[in-house]
Amino acid sequence: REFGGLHKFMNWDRPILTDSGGFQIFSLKDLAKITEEGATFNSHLDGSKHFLSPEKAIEIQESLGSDIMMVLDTCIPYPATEKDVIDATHLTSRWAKRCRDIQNRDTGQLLFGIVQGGMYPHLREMAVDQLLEIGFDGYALGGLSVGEPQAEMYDLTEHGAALLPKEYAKYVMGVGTPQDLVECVYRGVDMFDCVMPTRNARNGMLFTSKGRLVIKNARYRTDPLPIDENCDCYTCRNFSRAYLRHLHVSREILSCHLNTLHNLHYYVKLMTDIRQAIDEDRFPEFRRAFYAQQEQ
RNA sequence: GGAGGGGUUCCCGAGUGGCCAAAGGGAUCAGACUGUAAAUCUGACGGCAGCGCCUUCGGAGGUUCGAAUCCUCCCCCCUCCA
Repeated sequence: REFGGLHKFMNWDRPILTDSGGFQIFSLKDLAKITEEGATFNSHLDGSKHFLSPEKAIEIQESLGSDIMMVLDTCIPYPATEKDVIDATHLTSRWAKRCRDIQNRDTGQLLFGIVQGGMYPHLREMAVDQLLEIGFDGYALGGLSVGEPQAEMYDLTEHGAALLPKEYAKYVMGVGTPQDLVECVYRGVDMFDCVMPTRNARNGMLFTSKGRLVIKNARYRTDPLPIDENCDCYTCRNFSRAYLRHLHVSREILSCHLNTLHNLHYYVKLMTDIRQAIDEDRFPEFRRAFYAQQEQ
């Protein structure tokens, strides 16, 4: 807040979505302990103890001034027993209520609820009912792509999206690959967030209109072509695969930047194209063409 | 000329009689990455088609059931003294 919020701090005037920390509790599993009150965990950085409650998660996100805040939830591991899923899902709903109750509606920030329920459709339905009862500005499907088979994730996404009122934004958290985006949009999803374009860029895995390209592979050592001949991003307009491979192999930080730029451009373009295809009422064709383009 | 140290698989570098195809690192090659503990992690890495065999630790001999490891001679490199 003392910086004037995230937008001013990073000079970004477009929408910002902040997560609650629920996923950190999940990924820090051994370092975290969950109680009714909230989650206690040790920092992986310096070992210091921290406590995160639903109220605190909202307070932090309000001070950051994001446009969309997420409720604090408990992301359920895969696989999980039905009893564990029931307990965790109820807890998420109770936490969601606390988040909604303490939220200062005057900030104009939106708050999204998160549907858990593990891999059990009937528990997902229960979670949706509980969240709709509280009432949020948008709804997310959480606890997906945590190790379950792809088909299961698609089924649960389709199932979950169908349960949510169509006037609300539907957001699948943590997804996904380009194919996942196409498939989830096909099943009714509006929003995504994922580390994949940025992390994979840093690790040398680039997305192209024809599929994946691992820039460190020896075959690109002298390749004068851009990453993707159909891409008009800064990286593709200016640099060859050979040079980008050199940067990656040489561990030049510029490699991370150029690759990230490209992958983000790819993702943004993919979603832009998807929106356009939907607007023009030809998304099924777009989806078929997407698969036809993939080389491997 | 004298004294000492050293040459190991692509590179650096452990190993000083059997458990050694030989630690570890690098390089190389390949793979993974899904609400970011991740510029990270995993695997392969002498040859051949298998727990097997073949070739390898500067070179050539030798000792031994068995040597990268011990002995002899030779070649090369480094440091110090003159």
